[in-house]
Amino acid sequence: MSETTARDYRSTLNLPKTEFPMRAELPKREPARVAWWAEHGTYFRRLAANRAAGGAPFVLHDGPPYANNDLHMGTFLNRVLKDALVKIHLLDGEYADFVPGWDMHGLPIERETLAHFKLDFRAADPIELRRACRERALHWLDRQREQMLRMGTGFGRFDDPYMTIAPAFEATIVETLADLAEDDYLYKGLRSTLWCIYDETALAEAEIEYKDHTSPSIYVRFRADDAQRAALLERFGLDDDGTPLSVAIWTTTPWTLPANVAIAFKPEATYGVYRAGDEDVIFARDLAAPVIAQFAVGRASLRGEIEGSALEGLAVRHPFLDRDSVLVTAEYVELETGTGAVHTAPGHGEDDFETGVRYGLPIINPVDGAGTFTAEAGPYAGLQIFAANPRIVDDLRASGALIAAESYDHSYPHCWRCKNPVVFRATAQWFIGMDRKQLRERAEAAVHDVTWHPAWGETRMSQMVGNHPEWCVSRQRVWGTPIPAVVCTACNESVLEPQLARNFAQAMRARSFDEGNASDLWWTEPLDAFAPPGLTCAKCGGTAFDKEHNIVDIWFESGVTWRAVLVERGMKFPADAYLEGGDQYRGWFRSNLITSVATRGVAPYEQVISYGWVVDQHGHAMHKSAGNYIAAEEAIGKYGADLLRLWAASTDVFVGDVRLGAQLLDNVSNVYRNLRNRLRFLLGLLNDLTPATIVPRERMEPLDRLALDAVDAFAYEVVGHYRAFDLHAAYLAIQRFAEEDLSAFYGDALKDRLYSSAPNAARRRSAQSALLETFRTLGVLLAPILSFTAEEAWQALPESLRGADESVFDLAFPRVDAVDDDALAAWALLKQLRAQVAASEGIRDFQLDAAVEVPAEFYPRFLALSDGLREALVVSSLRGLTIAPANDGEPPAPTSFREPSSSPSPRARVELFPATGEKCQRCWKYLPLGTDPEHPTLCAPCAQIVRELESIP
RNA sequence: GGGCCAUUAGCUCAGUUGGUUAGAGCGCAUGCUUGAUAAGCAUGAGGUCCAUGGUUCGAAUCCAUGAUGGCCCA
Repeated sequence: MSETTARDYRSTLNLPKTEFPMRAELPKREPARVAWWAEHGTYFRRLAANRAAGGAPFVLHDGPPYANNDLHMGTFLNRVLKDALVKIHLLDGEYADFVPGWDMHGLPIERETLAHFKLDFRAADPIELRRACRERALHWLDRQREQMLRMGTGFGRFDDPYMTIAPAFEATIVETLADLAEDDYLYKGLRSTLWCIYDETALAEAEIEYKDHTSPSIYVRFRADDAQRAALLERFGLDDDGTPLSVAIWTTTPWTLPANVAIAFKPEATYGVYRAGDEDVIFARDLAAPVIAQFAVGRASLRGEIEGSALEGLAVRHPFLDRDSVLVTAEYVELETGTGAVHTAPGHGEDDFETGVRYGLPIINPVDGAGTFTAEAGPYAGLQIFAANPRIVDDLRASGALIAAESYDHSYPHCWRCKNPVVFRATAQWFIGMDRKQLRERAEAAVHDVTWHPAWGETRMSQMVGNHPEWCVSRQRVWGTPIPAVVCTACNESVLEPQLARNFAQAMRARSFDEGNASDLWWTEPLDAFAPPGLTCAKCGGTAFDKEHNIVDIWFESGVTWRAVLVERGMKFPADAYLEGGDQYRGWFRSNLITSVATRGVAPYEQVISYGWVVDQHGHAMHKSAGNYIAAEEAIGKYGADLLRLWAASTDVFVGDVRLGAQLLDNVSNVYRNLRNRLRFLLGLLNDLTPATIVPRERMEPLDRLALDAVDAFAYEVVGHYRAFDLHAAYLAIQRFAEEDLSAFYGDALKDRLYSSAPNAARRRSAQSALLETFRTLGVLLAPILSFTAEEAWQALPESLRGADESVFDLAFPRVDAVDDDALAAWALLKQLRAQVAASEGIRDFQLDAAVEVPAEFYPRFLALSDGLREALVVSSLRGLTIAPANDGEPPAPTSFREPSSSPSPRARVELFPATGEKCQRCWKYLPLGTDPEHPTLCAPCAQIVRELESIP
């Protein structure tokens, strides 16, 4: 060949061409896609199409986020998982009607509103404050909705979400209360409740945070008077020599001493009378050493011992109030700290309260809602309880009752919003009785009818229901739905009259959303507007009542979403799925279960899916204060929603914690770039295909049909993972297919045919047709995860090839009923043979010729591949295809797509030879050149093609 | 302190009912390609499977205890 006559044939090739850019620039491009989906009504069109086609309903019921802040990465994960689940069922042809919702009442919003408008809730007019709270809640709803849409998670009725402040929702809450009251689940009782003296409200367990707190730690003498001393010593079998005797107690809450009525002993523990200096003191033997160390004299001798149970029924004197403190027993007493003799104030502790009830002790509650001592506290009346602590300690010291005092660091309950320490305080509250009508047992039974993912959710939920105490549903605030109870003016008896509640609910339903808070009616209307005629007090027969002004716990409000949304909107009930973070076992999963079992007898969900907590790169919890917190909006602005969506699929979110950090996102972004380039490659190869030139599958080249069998198996596997909602398994399968099958094998094999054939050659159109199918499959399988990129790629496909499918979400998951195992085995074997060629040292690909030997069962299929076999191996020519000698002792060839054998079948092998021809300057294969004198550097087929191309004007 | 969960290569994860030299992707190193080119392909290095003890012919896998981290509860 002469260099002077060499010409560049590059322009005669069909090289990839596409507008789909290699660089994603996700943060810049994604907002336009969000707008496009909204303008085109993509979700609603598909929803309608699925319904018209008879698709089965699928209901993922949305657990409402709380409308009081910007979204964090935990919420991002929540929305993306829900969105993926909805899209999976939508693409699978189901009527996946998704109604998002918001939790909009409650203390956090009330607090945020007070802070925002600089109001004092004690001074604020309830109606005005509620109007302001509504404004703030709607403000945050709008922000959160915008952020959710930006995440690409807008496939749902975001224009008509459910809101707990909507009139019909509030009515549903009240109606559910009425049902519960009617069935005797709801009652008002005195209860030792967690109480925040700063917010002046009872708190639910869910509103409590445990934090380290420094408390005073004091050891106190409860002295016996003469008669009490004699009785005590008699139990110990000791003589009374007149030495003063006391019981030593330990407490970290001196302010609860005014409410002390008893001292509790562990019944089976041993207690001793110890002589310390010139006094006798009783405490637990097991704690003797640390207790004795508290005494000024520093040592003590044991005079006598007795079991705790033997002390029951005796008494000692209160250290500063004129009453006795009786000695009782309780199993919960521990012998690890203190004295083993536990100060008991039923008004200020849950255990204490139970003990008080058990022994019929007075329940003294000398503290008002703001934490100020009442007259009942004697000398401390008017003092704030925490401020009184040092006063009480000083007084005890002065009166000689104090043994020792120091500081004590421990974990202590705090209010979740104002972060202040909370107290226990006995107050009158409304409860749902977990033990009424065997509600607890029925709820536990319902747990076992539900499918839990992961499976251990069943155990966790079962325990959660089994151990849960009575549910306190009343709150003393204004931003919420009123509990429409009334109190008899004559005898002070409270009652929630179902008919009255229903009348109130009916009045709320008559209001429109735009009229404002429908439940304002409880404040603005006279009681007569709701009270049924002839309402009389069941206790005293009185007929005059006042309204109570408690509101309902927000966990109760979100606890009836199943009714306010699914039932009210005529959707499927129970829902197919609830999907939330693992913290909701105690929250929304449980509250919905209880209200649903109580009023409908069934769990409100068929399946519950929970996922792990988002933690930082190193596995530690994220906190704004720790500096490892990532805001969703910020992360999306930096990486793009799709990259974060891919992150959500790249990790197993359902079992353990979910790590998120910069290094991890770099890792994911590499995977993203790979996937994006596979799509770009396909688009480039498809650019000149038209509907008229598409080759139907049955007329494709055998290699292309085989490739589509592999695509089918790929789709079958991924759709299976999606139906099981295993996003991570789908991610792994997609990644592997795109890498191993598409990029490293099939795409490589087709380059020769696609680039160097005549544009309209049947074999080239066959390959493109197979690639179009591959692209559609890959696109639709990526869509639930990489929604933005899948849509962008779909829009980059020539319009004629998109056909009626305007959006990638108009496509359907491939319907593959069965996988062709024989075809897959052949495909796997072909890949192995190609890998042998690719791994050959030094010379490679077209510089090689090959001879192939395969087991007899593969021979017919390989023979039928004809030139496709040479293409698959990417060699210049195939010198032979022969049957390998039988060898029954060897394992069979792989038969499953999922488990391609990593080592070549021992009965198949490829033998390589240096190619004999010369390198064609157009197709690069090594073949005889120069058959066409005008094109001396080309092989015969290339010369023919070039002639044809040049004959076209 | 209690319940539940997690712990396999630098990172994210596979490892079915315990069974030969523990796998994949990304990253890293080396090479090829320059007609997927701010791409693509190949090869390679890299692991006391959290620790200790036990069951077993044999344990990443089963059991016990502990460590670390997480959620929930007290």
